[in-house]
Amino acid sequence: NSVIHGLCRSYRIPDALDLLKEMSFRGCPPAVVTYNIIIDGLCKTGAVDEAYQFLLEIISKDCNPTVVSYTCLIDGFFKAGRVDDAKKLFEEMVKHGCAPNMFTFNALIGGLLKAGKVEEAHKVMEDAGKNDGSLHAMTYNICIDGLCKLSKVDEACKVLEKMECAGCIPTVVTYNTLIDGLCKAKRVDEAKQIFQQMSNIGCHPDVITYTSLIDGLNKSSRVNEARELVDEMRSLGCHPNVVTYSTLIDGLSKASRISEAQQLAEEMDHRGCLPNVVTYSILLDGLCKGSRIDEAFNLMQEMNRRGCIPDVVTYNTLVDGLCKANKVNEALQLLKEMLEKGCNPNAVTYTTLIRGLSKAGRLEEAQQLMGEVSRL
RNA sequence: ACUCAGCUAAGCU
Repeated sequence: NSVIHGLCRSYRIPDALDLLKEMSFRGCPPAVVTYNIIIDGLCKTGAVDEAYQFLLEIISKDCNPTVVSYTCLIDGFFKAGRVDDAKKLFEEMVKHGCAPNMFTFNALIGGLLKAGKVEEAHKVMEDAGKNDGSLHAMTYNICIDGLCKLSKVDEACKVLEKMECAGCIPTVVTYNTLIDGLCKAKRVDEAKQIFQQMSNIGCHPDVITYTSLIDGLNKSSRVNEARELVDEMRSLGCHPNVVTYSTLIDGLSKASRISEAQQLAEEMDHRGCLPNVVTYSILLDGLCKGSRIDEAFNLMQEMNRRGCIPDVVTYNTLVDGLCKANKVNEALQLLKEMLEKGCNPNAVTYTTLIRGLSKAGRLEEAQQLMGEVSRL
């Protein structure tokens, strides 16, 4: 089980499945827990239907799926956007006499909110409360995050109040979630108030708190304040990580402060915090948008030299840069390269290319590409 | 008995 678990965690599902088969051959039949590990691994890689087959396999062996089996699958269906399948499975589990637990309720609340079903999510909150007496901070956090991501920040704030009234102590995640929600709603000053509030009551802001605020300040065109915040966090012994640096680099870059962004990238490197694919993509985007395509390609080479693999966003960034520089042919060439390297283009790739072709007056090719996309 | 599942931050059109 441990090995299968490890394989699943490194997304090596095929290897995990091989090992599962080997177990039976070697006279050590998998237990329900083994199947649960596999089900979870499959769900996390988006293979919900395959995961569901294993639920059926458990049943066909006259074993009983546990609450873990069902909850992983419910979560998987929600994450795949299959709300009805998730709900159906929940009903099925109850019908089979398997009682939901807090994990199950959390999956339901998060999933329903992600699907925009606020009322239903609130009902599940109530049910969960009745079921276990009191709710975990994590359950409230999931609810707050879901509401924030639906741009219902005020409702999210009300949930925080409810949580406090119910005697549940908010955690650093609770505050971080709300701060991020407020920042994304361009309400940075209110986010800063929460930041003060949490500090005052002894809940220490962490690197995520700071990073959320930095991003909020960036996106409200307050990059200087964002920079200061990095100094502040350092002085308080909270170390910026690759996400923090990348966030600030993005802010600088989008404010056309490319050289400062580049300096910061070097600084993080010197401090032993390695730039990742996101950091590079941000820098590339800055160069492209500043019409410095050649420098962008040099950086791309450096990125490769340092063993950082470009992903679909990296390619899209360059494709866009090339299109805007009237180099649509080279952009198309990059599309080929992506396909060759096994990096799947997405909707942004095609949108960018189709727009680029159209703007260049190459309408036939644009239409042809549209045709290819709709056949995908 | 042991082994499995749940919350927050950055990039492209």
